Amino acid sequence: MLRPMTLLGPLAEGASGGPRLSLDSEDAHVPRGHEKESGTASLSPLSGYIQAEHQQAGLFSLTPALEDPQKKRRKKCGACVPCLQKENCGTCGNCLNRQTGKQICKMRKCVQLTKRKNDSEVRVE
DNA sequence: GCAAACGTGGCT
DNA sequence: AGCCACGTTTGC
Repeated sequence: MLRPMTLLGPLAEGASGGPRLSLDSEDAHVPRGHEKESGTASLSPLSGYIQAEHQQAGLFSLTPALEDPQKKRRKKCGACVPCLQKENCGTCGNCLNRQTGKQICKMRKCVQLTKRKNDSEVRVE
């Protein structure tokens, strides 16, 4: 089903007042602490069970965002060129697969989010 | 509760 | 390396 707001999108963006560049490296020191485990943590009925198991095991909590700020999802800076785009191109793969891919238009993808979280942490000593 | 979008794994 | 699919998080 197509929505009539495909080319409209949220006009709010980060231009509401004055987007500040938070180019801190606070999220550059997270060594991807996520394992695949047994691969069963992705099933619907088992996910809750697995998580409960892990909680009891002290592996992680149900709310990682509250426990580990570093795991918190990043947001668009609102100041880069892509962030300033207020309309989807409607032709990129993300736009075409938005229903399934659940990804923002490539033309609107924040440059900071485009980079990997450990972009400056790939080197291993 | 829903829609949008981020994060990551898998595939090519 | 890039794209796709899915899960999950986040804001309204």
